[in-house]
Amino acid sequence: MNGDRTMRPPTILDVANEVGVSKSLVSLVMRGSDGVSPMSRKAVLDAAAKLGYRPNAAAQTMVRQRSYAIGVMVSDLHNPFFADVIDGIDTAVTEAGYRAIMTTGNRVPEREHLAVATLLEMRVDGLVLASPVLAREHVVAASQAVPTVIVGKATRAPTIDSVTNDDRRGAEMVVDHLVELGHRRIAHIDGGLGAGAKPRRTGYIRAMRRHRLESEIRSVRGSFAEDGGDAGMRALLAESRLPTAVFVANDLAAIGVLEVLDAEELDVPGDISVVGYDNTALAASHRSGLTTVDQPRHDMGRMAAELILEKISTDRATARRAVLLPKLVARESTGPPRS
Amino acid sequence: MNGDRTMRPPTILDVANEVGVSKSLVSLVMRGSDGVSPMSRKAVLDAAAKLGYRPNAAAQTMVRQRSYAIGVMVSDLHNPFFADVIDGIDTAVTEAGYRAIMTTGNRVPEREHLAVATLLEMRVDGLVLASPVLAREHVVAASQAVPTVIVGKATRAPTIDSVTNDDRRGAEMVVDHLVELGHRRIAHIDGGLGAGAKPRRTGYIRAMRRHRLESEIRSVRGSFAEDGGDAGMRALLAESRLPTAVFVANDLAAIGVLEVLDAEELDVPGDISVVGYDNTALAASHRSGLTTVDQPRHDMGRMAAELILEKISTDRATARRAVLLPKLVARESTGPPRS
DNA sequence: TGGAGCATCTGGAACGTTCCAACCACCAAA
DNA sequence: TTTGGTGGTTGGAACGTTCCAGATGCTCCA
Repeated sequence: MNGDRTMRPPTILDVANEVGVSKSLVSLVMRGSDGVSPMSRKAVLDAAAKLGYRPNAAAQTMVRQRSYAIGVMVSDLHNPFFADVIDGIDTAVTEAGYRAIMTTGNRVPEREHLAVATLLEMRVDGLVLASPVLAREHVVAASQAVPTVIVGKATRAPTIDSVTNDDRRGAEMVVDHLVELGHRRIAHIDGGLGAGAKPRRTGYIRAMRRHRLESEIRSVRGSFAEDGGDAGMRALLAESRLPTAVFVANDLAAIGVLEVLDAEELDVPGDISVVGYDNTALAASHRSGLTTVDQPRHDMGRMAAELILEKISTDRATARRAVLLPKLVARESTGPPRS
Repeated sequence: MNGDRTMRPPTILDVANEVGVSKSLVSLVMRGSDGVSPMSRKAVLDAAAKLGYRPNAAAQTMVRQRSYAIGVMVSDLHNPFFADVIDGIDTAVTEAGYRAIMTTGNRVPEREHLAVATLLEMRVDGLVLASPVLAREHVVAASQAVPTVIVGKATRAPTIDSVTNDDRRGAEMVVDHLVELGHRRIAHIDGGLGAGAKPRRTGYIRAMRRHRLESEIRSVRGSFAEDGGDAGMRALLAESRLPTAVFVANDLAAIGVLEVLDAEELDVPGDISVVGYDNTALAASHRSGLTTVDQPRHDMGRMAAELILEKISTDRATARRAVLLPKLVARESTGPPRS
């Protein structure tokens, strides 16, 4: 144990001198090579522990020409969505003998750029971008330096892998669920220009058609925020015929819808069923009990890690797009319509 | 731009050869030294851009004997509390010319240990631990290698700085607020063994005494989870005299309380006022409209960064404890008692 | 005309590892 | 007794920077 911080951390050479062997032997031991006698191994390990030796990753990165680190740039830590994604990445990466290090840009393009640059300068072996808002050119530039995958957001760039959930299928599941309960007048409040809003809307429309309910299709403009749901619901309430069920673009907006219905003294799901998307903690809370669609967040993270690791080891040139299937989570906000 | 990933990233030497100058000059330019002629500067910068040169942080760390990186170990990304804290850290650290890199341990001591080790091996210049659940000895060991600060959790270790909010004062503010509204029968549902539970309880008791309400003190056992609030509220309901207000250990537990009151058809705040702690998104949501106590999360992060940076540059030996003042946020879950 | 002084640039050592070729004992087989 | 392995160990080069002491060439003044 080295209590005095003014002195430099011990190096492999300090350990070697302590034991009276060469630095090479210490290196061999630290890396767990098996061409070492048990005696030397123990002596080296003891000395290393005594001195508080820690390998210097910077030096290792230099000489090995790789860091065994995967960089993760998280655009927004406030979004609980990423917590599970990161957990999936971290788990998979660790299993493969790599380590994950993260930076964040807080949804500010300039800061995200810096966050990615930091990772690149540290010479990470792979890069995961979690829903970047970063300028496209910078993403492409990064992907030229190191294998890169985007998770949670689709991309058109030909060199970049991506992992997303199947928003369209998720939306179809919602409609199927509602139809099964007996609903026909099912409206949609969309997510405006948000990521994933369009495919969710498309899925809604397709499923309605499939169920021969094209005449009941009713889609109004909303957003991914609480007031988007609020505004959308008010628009629907202003119409002559009320829907018996509403599929809202995401959970947060769905909460906005619930509030409006609360204020209007409409019962959920008695008068109207409500469905969100994303299965956030908000939806899971007993108070909301919101039926929603669960993105396989952990698996998405794991998949991102696997794509990166595979790209590192095989040097695959073509991009891969993983699209994972979401899952409907039925709760108390949906039920059969009053007949 | 270097499109082919099979070749190594360009080094300072490649840039030097391209221009026909020495590596030293390139180094000077990259670091923005002013003893360089404008002509050389431009030539070097152009060549660097053309080749897609990025400084190698590992090499820099080696020779400079410092990384200009601050490591942040986040115990739990699921807790939205940390998003703001990290943002504060990131902002302050960036302003000072450092970069923040993060790892996470997902509340698993073993993984947190690894997360800290990763940072230490990367030779970060300072370490921030966000509510670690890590074994104490490992924290102490880390603090011997590098300046360390714990944020969001108190510590007794003499070498370690910490940043917390003043839980006791926060609790007192809650009682003051309720008393001001006219309440006297104010109960408390505590956070069990959770971090910060004890000082919140103490603050409640002290404030009650200060208001000459010692006879009204009523504190029951709960936890920091939804069912803790649930159980605590049921215990209170089982008693003969209902309180007119309840101060719950945190927001999540307070949501549990709201649910029970909902189920019992008791009006909030008409029949009973409810207060939480932490000002999470849950509390802010219109549906809950929960009066709560806001920890200055961003400032806590900033303070943590400042403590670290100061410790790095001054090599201060003694520990510092920063205790920041929280703020009461009054919402719709509190009001005057029915008289 | 000869420096002094200045602006600009340069070569080499150092940082802490890994990896490779080589070395050393020692033993078994010829 | 030599030869050939084999298990264990070693020294030196290399990785991409920074930093330092010095070199170079110019201008300006005595």
